[in-house]
Amino acid sequence: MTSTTRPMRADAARNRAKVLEVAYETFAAEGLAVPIDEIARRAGVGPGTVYRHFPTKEVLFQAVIEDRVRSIVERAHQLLAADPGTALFEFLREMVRTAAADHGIADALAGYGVDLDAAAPGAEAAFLGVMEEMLAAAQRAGTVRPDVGGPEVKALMTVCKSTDRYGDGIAERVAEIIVDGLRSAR
Amino acid sequence: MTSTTRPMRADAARNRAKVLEVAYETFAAEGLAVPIDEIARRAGVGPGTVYRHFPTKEVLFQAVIEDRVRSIVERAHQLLAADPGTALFEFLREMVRTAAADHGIADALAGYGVDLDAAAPGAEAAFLGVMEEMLAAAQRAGTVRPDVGGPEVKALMTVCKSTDRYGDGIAERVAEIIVDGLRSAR
Amino acid sequence: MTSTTRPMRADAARNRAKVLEVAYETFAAEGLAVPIDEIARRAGVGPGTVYRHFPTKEVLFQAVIEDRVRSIVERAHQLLAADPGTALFEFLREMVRTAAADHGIADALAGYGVDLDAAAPGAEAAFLGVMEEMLAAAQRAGTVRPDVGGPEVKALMTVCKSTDRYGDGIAERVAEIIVDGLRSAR
Amino acid sequence: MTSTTRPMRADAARNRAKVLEVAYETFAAEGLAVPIDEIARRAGVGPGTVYRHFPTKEVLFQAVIEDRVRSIVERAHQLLAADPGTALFEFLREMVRTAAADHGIADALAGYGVDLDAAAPGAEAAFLGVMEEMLAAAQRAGTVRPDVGGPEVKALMTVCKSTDRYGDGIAERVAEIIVDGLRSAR
DNA sequence: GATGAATGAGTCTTCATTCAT
DNA sequence: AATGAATGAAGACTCATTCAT
Repeated sequence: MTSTTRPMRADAARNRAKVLEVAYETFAAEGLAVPIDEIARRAGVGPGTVYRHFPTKEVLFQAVIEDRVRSIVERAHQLLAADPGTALFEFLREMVRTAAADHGIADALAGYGVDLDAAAPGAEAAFLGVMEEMLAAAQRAGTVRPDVGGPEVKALMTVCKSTDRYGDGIAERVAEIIVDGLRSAR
Repeated sequence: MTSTTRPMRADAARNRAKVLEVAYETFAAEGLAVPIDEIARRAGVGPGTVYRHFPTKEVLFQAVIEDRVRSIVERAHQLLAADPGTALFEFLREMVRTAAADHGIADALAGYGVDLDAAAPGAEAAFLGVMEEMLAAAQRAGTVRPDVGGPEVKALMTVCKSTDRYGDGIAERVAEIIVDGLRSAR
Repeated sequence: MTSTTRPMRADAARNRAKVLEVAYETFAAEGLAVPIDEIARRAGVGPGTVYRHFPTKEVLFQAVIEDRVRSIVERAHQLLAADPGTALFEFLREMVRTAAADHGIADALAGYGVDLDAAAPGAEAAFLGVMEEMLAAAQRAGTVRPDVGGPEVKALMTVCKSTDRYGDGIAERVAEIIVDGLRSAR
Repeated sequence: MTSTTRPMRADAARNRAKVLEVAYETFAAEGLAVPIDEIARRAGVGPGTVYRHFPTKEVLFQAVIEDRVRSIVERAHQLLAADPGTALFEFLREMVRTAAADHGIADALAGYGVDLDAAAPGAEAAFLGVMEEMLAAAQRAGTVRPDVGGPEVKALMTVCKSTDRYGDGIAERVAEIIVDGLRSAR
């Protein structure tokens, strides 16, 4: 899979990356209703260029999600490797801390008119995958009560995504409440 | 012009109520992107009629929120009157259970492109108001740890909006995790 | 079928008719590439109005064809009623004479990117229908040789559509050549 | 700039020929609306290469027509040399038989949005030229009635473009009807 | 010379809102 | 008051053409 298609020209790759980045920030900050033309403008390219790389607004959106989920999953693997027993807690805390930038995406994920499975099939599975790995590891380590499953944790994740709107320090405290709720009975 | 609030004609009142109801269901089920024409159609009126009662889509949306928040706040007051110590927990459980139907609204509350303060100023204040009453009551009763505040609880509320997607029983377990996290150390 | 749907409002009917007429003239004169906005402008309405009556450019085009074919078929029936033996010849002559206005349509019909069966299913069948009636009548009357069929005549029809570009009188002579070719051996 | 017509590099000439051929087939099969990018793709070159040889879509189209008309005219000259009395009839028959492949072109010749005189001035004159030579020869030989002129024959030519749609054998019979119409009274 | 990425004007279509009936 | 037709400003997307590589 390394090279069935020749590597993209340098300028094209730069543009593609720039568009993806701008789209991420823009969707995150202003929601999915932002016109493609606006994203193009902010990326410093013509609308046609956006369409060359992402033939549909939907596709652009999927690419943004995939990109984002990929990096989240990567981080989860690092945490897991570092300390299986606390990875899940730490992950939850980090999600809370970095949630701000992901808002538009999270809402979109939760929202209507966007089918995540359709938008990024691999992405959701991968995300659920690590999450369950982290959960299982924590339960083996005895740090998380045994009666919770992946779906519960996933649902709790979404809380993290909403905390930054409430002022400094709230996010951390919310994370601790959830972590406490998950903790094995003392 | 003689009276600012001449009582609305009976059929007009009925239309207003019908539109509000349909708008609630529709926004909840399909999000804010649904055209006004579609809401009019489902309500069995012409688009002009929608605009007579709600001069703007934005205004219609605010009305939907206010209506919804009002009934949530009412319910909270009932729970508070019945048992101050458990009202918050019970309220959280109910929110989780009924979240499914409120998705559109919940997203909107959490969402971008909609400024809730602007959309329904009184509504948000009233909501935060009861929530803090419930929290204070619970803390007085010793059922909730003293180091959480209204904002944390509000943030936790938003989790409700995502739980219905994960299958039967998940919602309840999520509610219990949160409740456990909030509970005073035993 | 007279009134499952209530009769269209007078102004709406007028607009619909005006758009159809303008679309006919415009497609005929300038081809299918003309923007809808242009047709709207010439009809003195907004583009939205065109789309209210014809939800797609394709649909507008179909409507134009159907309308045109309907009147052609009507005329054929009149000729047939008046004199079965000469109806076909007369019809051919009239087609030649009025061809100018139909050019764009004829080309479109003959052209690519337009599937007549799809565009106006009933229309083509109706047209072929009368044409074969006229042909059969003429053959019964002995004015047309017996070894030609509907398809040949239909093909010949298209010649008629192309004659107006060659100057005065040409059209008539072309019609006569075809009529002579069709005539029973003398 | 030293020479206005330096001989084209071999690969360039090959590209030019390939593009012209593909453009001919594509326009013929799918009409003028096909994007240049598509033609480039089918010809196995980049769009830039198409533009190097044909600075405009219009120019490419003209080149296609000219190329096509040139070969038609050549064929007519052969027929004329072989038998002046029957050349026109034979030519008509061949046009009918080969019309299928020429549709896009025929439409274009007949069509709107394309001014053939402008598109390929020499081409049309040359075509009319041989046609009138064939006609005159036939009339001198007494095989064609004397009251027809070039324009009538040209108009009749256009029938060719429509015959292939009607099934096997129709084209031949249509050609015979026209030939009979043109024939001197026996 | 060839390539294919970028451009951006132009097209179809939707939908919030206004207004004649 | 209600209706639903009309409006027109956007927005998604296409494609002829130019230009950097």
